[in-house]
Amino acid sequence: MIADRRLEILRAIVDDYVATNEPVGSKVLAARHSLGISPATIRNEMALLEEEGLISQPHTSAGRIPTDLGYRVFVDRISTVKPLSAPERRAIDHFLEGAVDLDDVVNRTVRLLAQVTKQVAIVQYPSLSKSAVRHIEILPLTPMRLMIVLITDTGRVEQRIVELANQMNEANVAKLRSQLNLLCAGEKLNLIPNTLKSFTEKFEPAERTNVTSVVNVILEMAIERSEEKVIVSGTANLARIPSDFPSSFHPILEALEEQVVLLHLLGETADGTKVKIGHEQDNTNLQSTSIVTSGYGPEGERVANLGIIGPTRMDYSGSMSAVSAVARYVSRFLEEGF
Amino acid sequence: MIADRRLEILRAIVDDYVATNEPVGSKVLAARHSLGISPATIRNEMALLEEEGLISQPHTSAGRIPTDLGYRVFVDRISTVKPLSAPERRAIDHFLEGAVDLDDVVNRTVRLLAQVTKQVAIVQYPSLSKSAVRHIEILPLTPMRLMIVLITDTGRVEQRIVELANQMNEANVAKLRSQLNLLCAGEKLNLIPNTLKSFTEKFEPAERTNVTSVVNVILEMAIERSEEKVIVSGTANLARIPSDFPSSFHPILEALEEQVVLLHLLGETADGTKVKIGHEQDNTNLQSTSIVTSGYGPEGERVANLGIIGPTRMDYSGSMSAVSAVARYVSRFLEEGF
DNA sequence: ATTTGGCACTCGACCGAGTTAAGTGCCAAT
DNA sequence: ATTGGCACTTAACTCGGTCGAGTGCCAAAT
Repeated sequence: MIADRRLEILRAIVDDYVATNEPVGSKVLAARHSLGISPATIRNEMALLEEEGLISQPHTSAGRIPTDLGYRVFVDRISTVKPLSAPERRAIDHFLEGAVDLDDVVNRTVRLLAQVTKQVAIVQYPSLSKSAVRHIEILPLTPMRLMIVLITDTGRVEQRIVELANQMNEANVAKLRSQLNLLCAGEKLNLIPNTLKSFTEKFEPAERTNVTSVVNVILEMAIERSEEKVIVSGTANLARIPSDFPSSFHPILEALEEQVVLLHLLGETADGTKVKIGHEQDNTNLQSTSIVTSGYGPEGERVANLGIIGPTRMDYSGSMSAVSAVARYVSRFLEEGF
Repeated sequence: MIADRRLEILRAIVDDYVATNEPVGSKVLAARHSLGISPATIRNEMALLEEEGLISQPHTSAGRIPTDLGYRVFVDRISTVKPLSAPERRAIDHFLEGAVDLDDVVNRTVRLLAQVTKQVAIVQYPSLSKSAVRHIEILPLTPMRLMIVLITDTGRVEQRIVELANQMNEANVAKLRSQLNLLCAGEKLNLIPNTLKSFTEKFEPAERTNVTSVVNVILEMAIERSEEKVIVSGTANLARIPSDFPSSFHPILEALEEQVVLLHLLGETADGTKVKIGHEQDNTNLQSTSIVTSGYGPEGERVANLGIIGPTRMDYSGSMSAVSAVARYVSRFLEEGF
């Protein structure tokens, strides 16, 4: 079938362009990739590919480069899973050995991902709203001051200090603690507001002010602050090949510093590895980049995303393999607990 | 006195060069700054400044630019404290309002600093080893698993999970908790190993295995992990003016991702605002940059550093004012508690 | 009906010469 | 000591010309 050969040529163009960062012409294409076909024929096919909008020429007398759409077709229909190299494999298999807490896990992950893919890596902390309460701890610091610690089943720990209106003794603190835990333990965080709706009503008016303060803080931690957290590593990789971003990459660095932008980039948490290419993504600062993401977390209910971002001219096969391998490994690790 | 006039010229050169990013010649110098002096005289003085190594010319027919040494003299002898602008003042006076925990404080600080100075900001977390234990909490997660939470007087919270060899009931946990707190509360972290040296000996052999595990984890948190933590913001500012770093800034971005490098940059924690200019600092990747730092924390015992890093060609007066104002404000805030 | 070699054409990249303008250093005059 | 004048240096810019990679198209070959 004819389309097959055309796709084969597209693949060759993408491969070559990714490797050399230079527009690729019909002659070198015929030379480097042994398709049994002459430059002239390739030229004809290229004209068609260009009509379809998959490739374009920077100027009349230059070779072709893939368009965003071209990469899209490449990713969807052509690219094969590139097996990871042995050292990569090995790195991924061991990078979490001896991790001590969630911070540690996330940090190691983002660094590994940046190192393996040679791109900028982004990892989202397991989203608060999808995880469940493991334990709520209340520590009296002074008689008028409590520290509230919220521990989730994904290992995330949040703490907050609350000032009381009236003194509160140890016994009352203990009572409050056990009651709160009875109600909340195992509960998903986004359901907590509901769970605690009428909690304060059970208390004597005398105690109620204090209890309300505490509950409010817990609600804050559960909802308001379910603002997700994201960390980034490997920004230096952006500048590795200056020609990747001919127009200064100030805007890109800027975008990478905005949590909101990053969260939007990572998108909805879901299974599988996804790719967003150039203009498919609406942040104007990032339209010269592509993003490869994957959800991670326990099987069936992914709690967060991770991924990489690089120039549209990137090694999609390699990046996708790496991202999905790392996601798989982290998921397994989180499931087993520390 | 003659030296005075020469310094005045140096100041003019620095000011102009910082503003325009172009080598400055005798003519424009005479025109822009109204020193009552002719270009020819300026040329003579410039020849002397060059002999002293304070300025240099990129090539024979170009104007002069300050050398690292020139900036040094400028900072030490010439620059005056530049008062902050009203909006800057206002931003600094309010940026910590409503901060909820240490993370929040540090994050807001680093962002503010980056925004005010238009440079890359670096903030070190209050160093663990210099802070003291406020409370140690032990939570049983399961009968065989405890979570240890260490809270310091700087508001930092570290948690770690420990697996036990034998079961441990609530009562024993409570006993262990109160004994540990009795010993450790108020103790500086670096003294903890000493404090706990013979702690385990008081326990029955039956309990000792578990207690030892717990103590080991606490020691780990106190020492081994007194690895300092640093966060960075505003890297995008590096790329704001591309010509600031003519040779790619890949190496700079790389250096900024290394915690070790950053810690080394910030240097010893001490009072006052310090400046390191270009080659005065030994990391070869960063010799085209200058660093302005200041200690912060309670009066008399600074617990950490913060600062900014930018091109040697930076507004030293402004940066120094901003850095020290922010340091002062954060110190006050930490002292008052949240 | 494809494929291919040949060929005229396009256009950026590269090169070298010439010009310009900014800036210097030095010297003689003030 | 300061200054104006002047010859000199040199990067930056401009230009015309050449080169080469690459294309599109057409006529011949399979």
